[in-house]
Amino acid sequence: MSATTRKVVEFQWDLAVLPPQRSHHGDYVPFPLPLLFPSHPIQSFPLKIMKTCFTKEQEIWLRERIPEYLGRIDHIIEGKGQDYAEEQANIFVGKWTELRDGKSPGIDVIKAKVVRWLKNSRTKVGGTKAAVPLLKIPESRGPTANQLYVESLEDFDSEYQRRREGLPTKANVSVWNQLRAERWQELPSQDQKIWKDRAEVARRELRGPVPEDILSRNRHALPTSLQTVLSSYSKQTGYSFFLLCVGPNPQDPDGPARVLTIQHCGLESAPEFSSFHPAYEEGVKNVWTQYACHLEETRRQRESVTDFIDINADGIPKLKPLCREWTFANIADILTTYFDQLWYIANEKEISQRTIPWEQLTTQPESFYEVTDLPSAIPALISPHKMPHWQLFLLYEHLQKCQQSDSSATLPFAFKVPSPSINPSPKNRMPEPGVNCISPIRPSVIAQKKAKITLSLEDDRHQDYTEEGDRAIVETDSDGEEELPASSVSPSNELNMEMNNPTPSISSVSKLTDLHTENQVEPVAEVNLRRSLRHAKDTETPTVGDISMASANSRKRKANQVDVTAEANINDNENDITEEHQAKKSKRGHKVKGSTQVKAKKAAQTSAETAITAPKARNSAHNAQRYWYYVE
DNA sequence: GGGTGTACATCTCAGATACA
DNA sequence: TGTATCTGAGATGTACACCC
Repeated sequence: MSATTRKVVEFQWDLAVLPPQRSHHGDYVPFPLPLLFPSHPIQSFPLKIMKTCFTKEQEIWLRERIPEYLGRIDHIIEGKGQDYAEEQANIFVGKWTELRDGKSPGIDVIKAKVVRWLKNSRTKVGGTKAAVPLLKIPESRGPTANQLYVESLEDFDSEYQRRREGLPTKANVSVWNQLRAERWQELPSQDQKIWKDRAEVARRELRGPVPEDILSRNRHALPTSLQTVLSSYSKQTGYSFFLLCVGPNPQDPDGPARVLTIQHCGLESAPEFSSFHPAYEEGVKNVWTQYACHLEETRRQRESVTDFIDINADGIPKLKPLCREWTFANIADILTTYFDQLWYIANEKEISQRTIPWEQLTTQPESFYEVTDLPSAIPALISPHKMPHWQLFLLYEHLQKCQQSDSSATLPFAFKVPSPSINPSPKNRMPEPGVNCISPIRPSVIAQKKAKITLSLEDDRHQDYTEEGDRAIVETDSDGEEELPASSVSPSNELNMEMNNPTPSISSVSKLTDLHTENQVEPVAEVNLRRSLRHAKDTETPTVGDISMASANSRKRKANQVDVTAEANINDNENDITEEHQAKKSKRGHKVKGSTQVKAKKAAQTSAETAITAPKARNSAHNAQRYWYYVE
C-alpha cells in the first residue's frame, strides 16, 4: 500500500446457519434486542432510467464472459479473443433477439454490439454506466406548523389578497410571510404546540417506505462510502479507524447477512488490525459475528413481525393462530405490534404519538382502556415484553378467540383517546428499552404490502413442495456443522425470514459460516461513488491494483480535457458543430471536441469573451485516482 | 487482431435561480 | 422560508474509426 493502510473485508454468513440462541458464548444480548434500527421516514426521489443497450440480465451474462475474452487477448487462455467474442455473440443472439426496451435492431447488429461491447471491456473501467448516488435518501420537510395553521383559517386568503392589492408581484411573498407570522404570533403557545404536532404527523405521512432499489444501491455502495468517509476523516483528524458493520446483502436482502470490517489508517505500511491482534479470529471477529448475527436476526424479525398480523384496508389488525415454534419474545413482539396498531387506529385523528406510552398506560389504565375488555385473570394491561408468560399466552388466545367468535368488525380490544395531558408529544417520549417500536402500519400501504405477501405466499407454497427436502437437510444437520461450502449457498438452504413457509416460524437457529470472496476488485459503481465524493477524492491516494485498467482511460480523459479547453472555443457556431458532427460520422479526424454543453456554452459567448476567458481549472483526468479495496 | 483516440450521450452532484 | 427546477462540471459507457 502506497501511502495509507486501507482495508475492507467483506464476508457473509447465512442466517440459516447462525449459532443457536443459547450459544456457548452466552454473553451476547439475548433476543429481543432493544430497538437499534428505528424506522427511517423517507421519501422516494425520482429515479432515472439508464439508457444502455443491453438489459441487466444480458449485461450480467456479458460480464461473465469478460475474463475469458481478456484472458485470450492476453494469451493467458488459449485461443483468439476475436474468435471468442464472435462465438459468444452467436450464443447471445441464440438467447436474445431483443435488447433493452424491447428493441430489436437485427441479429447482425446485435452480434456486432456484443463483439464491440467485449472489445470495449478491455479499456472501460467496467460495471454500470451511471454513477452511484451518495448514501442519501432525501426526506420531505413537509408543511410547517404555521403554514398548516394559516391554511386552516378561512379569512387568511381574503386578508392576503386585500393586503397585496396595488403591490408589485415580487412583494407577494413577503406579504404572505408577514401575514402568516402575525397570525402565528397571535396563536397561544398551547395551540402552536398542537399545530406543530400536526405538522410532524403530516411530515411522517409524506414519508413512505424506502424503495427497495434505493436500499439496494445504498447497500451496494456502503463499503466504498464508508471507506471514503473514513479516509477523509483520517486525513482531517489523524485518527485511524477500524469499523465493523453488519446488514443485508445487496444481492440478496433475505439471504446471508453481510459483515464488513473496514480499516483505515493514515500511516504508511501500518499493520492490519487482523494481523496485529494475536487472537483476531477468535477474540474479535467471531465475537462480533456472534453479536452481529443477533442484530441482523432481530432486525429481520422486527421487519417480518408485521407479516404475522393480518391488517385489513382500514388498518384493523387480526392475530393469526399461535404457532408452536414462536418464542415468548416473538409473541410479545407480535402483541406489541398488534396493540400499537390498535392504538394508532384509536388515536389517528388526535395522534400525537404513534406507539403506546406503556408507562403511562400502566399507571393510569382507566384513561386508556376499559379493564373489562381484558380476560378476568389479567388485572391490567402492561407491556407484553414485561408480561408474565402465562398472561402472554392467555391474552393472545383471548384476543384471537374474540376475533374468531365475533364476525362483525368490532375489535376485541379498543383503546380510548387519552386527554392531551396524558398523551405526550413524540418528541418528549423516550422509547422503552426492549420494547418493539415498530411503527404502526398506515392503511395506505397495507394494500401494497398484502399484495406482496400474497404473491410471496403463492410462490413459496409452490416452492415448499419442491424444496422441502433440501431445506430439511440443512436445518437438521446432525453434527451442527455446515457442510456446504459457503460460496455455494443456494436459495434452497437459506432460511427466508419472511414468508417462505405458509406456517412461518420466526425462530431461526444454527451456526456461523464465513463467506470469503477471494481477490475481488471493487465494482466500478463504487468507484464512481467515491469519485462523486470530491473532497475525499482530492485527498485520497490510490493503493495498488489500479495501474493497468486506469491508465488508459486516464490518458484519454486528460487528452480530451486539453482538447476541450484549447479548441472548443474555436467553434462559436452551433450549426457548424452539427455539420461537422455529421461529417465526422462519415469521416474521422474531426478536431472539435468536448461535450454538447461545453460547445453550447462556448457558442453562446462572444468571440472576445472566449478569447479572454481562462478555462476553469478542473481536476485533471490524469490525476483521477483509482481506489481499489481488497477483499479478504 | 488488438490497441488506442475521439465524440457523444447521459449520469450524479452542487449551486444558482425561480416561485409561492 | 421552503421547494422545485435549471445549469455547469465532472465522470463514464458506447460506438466509431484509425493505427500498428
